Amino acid sequence: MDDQTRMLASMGGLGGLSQADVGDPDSVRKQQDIGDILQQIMAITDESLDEAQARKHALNCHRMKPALFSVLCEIKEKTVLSIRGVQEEDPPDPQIMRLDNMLLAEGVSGPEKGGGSAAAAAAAAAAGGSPNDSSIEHSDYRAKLAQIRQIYHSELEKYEQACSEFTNHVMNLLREQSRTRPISPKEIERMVAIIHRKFSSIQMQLKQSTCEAVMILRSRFLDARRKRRNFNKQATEVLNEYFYSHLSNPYPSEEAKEELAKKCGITVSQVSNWFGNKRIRYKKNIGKFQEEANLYAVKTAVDAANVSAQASQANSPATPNSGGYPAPCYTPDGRL
DNA sequence: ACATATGATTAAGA
DNA sequence: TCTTAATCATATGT
Repeated sequence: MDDQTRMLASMGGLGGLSQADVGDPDSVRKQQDIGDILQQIMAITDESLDEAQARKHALNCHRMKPALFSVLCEIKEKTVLSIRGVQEEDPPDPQIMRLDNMLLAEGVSGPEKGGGSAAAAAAAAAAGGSPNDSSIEHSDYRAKLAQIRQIYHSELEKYEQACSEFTNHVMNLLREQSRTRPISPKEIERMVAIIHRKFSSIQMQLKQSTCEAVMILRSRFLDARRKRRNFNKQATEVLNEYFYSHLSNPYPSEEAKEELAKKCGITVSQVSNWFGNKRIRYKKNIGKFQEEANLYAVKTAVDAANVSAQASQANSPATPNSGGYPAPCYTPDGRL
């Protein structure tokens, strides 16, 4: 209402009519006519609701109404545009573009299941490793991702629906109001743009949190520490055998590592990890490993004895060379 | 539930 | 680049 009264006041003698008309007695009549209409419009708020309603209707049907309305729109257009300037165009937000790209890359916002699972399968293949394990892990991963994706889509749909509903509502409201106050199509457009901006900022939050969820999911599944599996018994046995039979220098060469890896069904770097852990842990607490050391010393001794076909003799183990690491204190009867 | 074992990661150093 | 040492996060045993 504020705009309206201000505008009406500023109009003064009605800019809609050209100066040439002023002298014309007919135009004078028109002027009075319009002045009368404006008076009625300005007074409308002072009337009771019913009266105002009736008055509005009457004014709406007035023959001058369309002309007056378009003039008012024109004036309002000018004032509003001059007040707000021209800061219409908003650049595509780099932030939201980043989020969009990431969601697309993760297969959250992209095409349906087909593409996503294919990408996941490709990722699984690229990651390598034992097929049993990783396929299980990845199906789990895929399931969680699908969950995120589903939530994302349903939320997005909700937002979009709410946005269009709200936009419709506002547009209807404006259209309704445009019957009694000057509202130009441009204004409606601008309003719609504003609403869309607001809603897209909400959407951005959704995208942001979805991205976070995906990141967390990724870190959960990609961090190998989280899906730690112990090596099987036979593998640890092989590793321990090597370790304790090379106690003085438990640093397998690249080739040795490769062979151990093959024997144990693990990767070379896993062998390296194992030896790294084993060395440091053995060194840190030799006492704790004494029993194990003896056990493997016996084992290798027995093996050696078997291989050399000297089974008849009592075990006389070839105590492993003791260098940097103290040798286990082995007792012939196998006790500690 | 808790402690211990264990595979993986990381920073720092040689 | 490989190792050590510390640390993380899970697995396993009690």
